[in-house]
Amino acid sequence: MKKTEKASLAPIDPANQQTIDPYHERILNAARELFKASGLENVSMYSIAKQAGIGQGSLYRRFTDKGEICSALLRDSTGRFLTELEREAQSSNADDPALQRLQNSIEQVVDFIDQHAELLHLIKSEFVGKKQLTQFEHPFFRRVNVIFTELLSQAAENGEIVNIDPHFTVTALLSVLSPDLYLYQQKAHQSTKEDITQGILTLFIDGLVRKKR
Amino acid sequence: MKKTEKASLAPIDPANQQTIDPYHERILNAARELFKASGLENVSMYSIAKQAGIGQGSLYRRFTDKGEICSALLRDSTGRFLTELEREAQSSNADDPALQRLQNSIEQVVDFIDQHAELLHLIKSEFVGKKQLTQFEHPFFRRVNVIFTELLSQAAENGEIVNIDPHFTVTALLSVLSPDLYLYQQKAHQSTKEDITQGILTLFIDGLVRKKR
DNA sequence: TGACAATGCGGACAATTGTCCGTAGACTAA
DNA sequence: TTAGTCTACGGACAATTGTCCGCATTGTCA
Repeated sequence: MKKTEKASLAPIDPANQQTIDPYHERILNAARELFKASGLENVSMYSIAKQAGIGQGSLYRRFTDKGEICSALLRDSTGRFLTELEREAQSSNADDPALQRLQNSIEQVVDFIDQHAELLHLIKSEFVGKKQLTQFEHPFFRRVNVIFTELLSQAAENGEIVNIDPHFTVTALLSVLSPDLYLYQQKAHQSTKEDITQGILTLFIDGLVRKKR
Repeated sequence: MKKTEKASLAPIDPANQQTIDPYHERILNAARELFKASGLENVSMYSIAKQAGIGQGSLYRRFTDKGEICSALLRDSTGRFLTELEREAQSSNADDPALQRLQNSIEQVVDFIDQHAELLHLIKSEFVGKKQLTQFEHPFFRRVNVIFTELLSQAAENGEIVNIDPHFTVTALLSVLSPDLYLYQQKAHQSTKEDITQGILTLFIDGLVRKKR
């Protein structure tokens, strides 16, 4: 068998966390083409392997399901988005009240979901379906969780908000930020991005502000 | 072929909406046995058909997936619960403020989810996975939705709460009442039913009460 | 350079889902 | 009773997922 381009799994370039694996790119390119041609739902793992010109074993060794392929397709923009979100939430505007920064972060996340709702939805479906996990355990939500929890805890310490359990509240917030709900609100109530943002802020910002009766 | 007990699909007893279909019960009994023996996850539709002693076609004609079988297994208790919930929300305690009745209803729903979390979770998974629908479109959530929307709208009319979009808010509330989140809160934060109820009420009752700054 | 170990590719295969259709039995009318 | 129609049963079959293992290729060491 000719194997001039044999993929090697081990070597990792530590500089950018990128595996030097020619198959990796071939798989993602194949997936991109098929997704574009037939839509996310109508593409099977088998056909992706075929399109990439590799065996199924080689495909499954790298991606256990379509969700992971979608994650990889989104990885760059997701990574950039989260890094920027963390930066904004922490360092910059450090003089703003924590609740104000939380509101900004929520708005950013809604923006991101709005842009990638369909892919995120599939990622989530595969993730919870195959891995017996909830969406909250997905790396993306985990990172957002850390950011939100930090901001909400700060807001609580500063007495900006009523007495709550930050962990519960953040999980509830993430639940409301699920792509599921976003797509449903658009479909069922023709809600715009602004409608949805407003609804979330009412519940999780205005609703938590400490007020007197 | 001997067919003394051939199932007939059409005849429906209008009195109790119950199909007179011997296969129906045989399938549910088979499923109950297998579920008990091997756990929800490890039972295939094929094995249920085998256990019931019928062909796969006959099984799929009645239940398109395991979620529907679970729904059927829960149907009686679900039906009773929803009927009671509707009764309480509407007629009785009609003099209570709507927001108070909403709080009661939420507590009831949390109770119900607490009792049936695992089955509900599987029903939901199958429902959203196979049917391209969101959990909000499931009959159970639809009926709860109607109840909650009515109560919230009443509360809004009576000026009990701040200005909100009842449809959005109820969907968000249902999202937070998802079995997913319930199981996750238990697993990740060792939350009790009371913790979770309290968290939800803080967001959706206290947070919406009209107050002045 | 040849022997031997390690890697990982690829496709055969088992398991499962969901569809489809030939056909047995039930029903109806003459 | 018979002929014709209809229902729906059951299992063959196609499609897909995920696993496993024989074997080719690469690397190592003498």
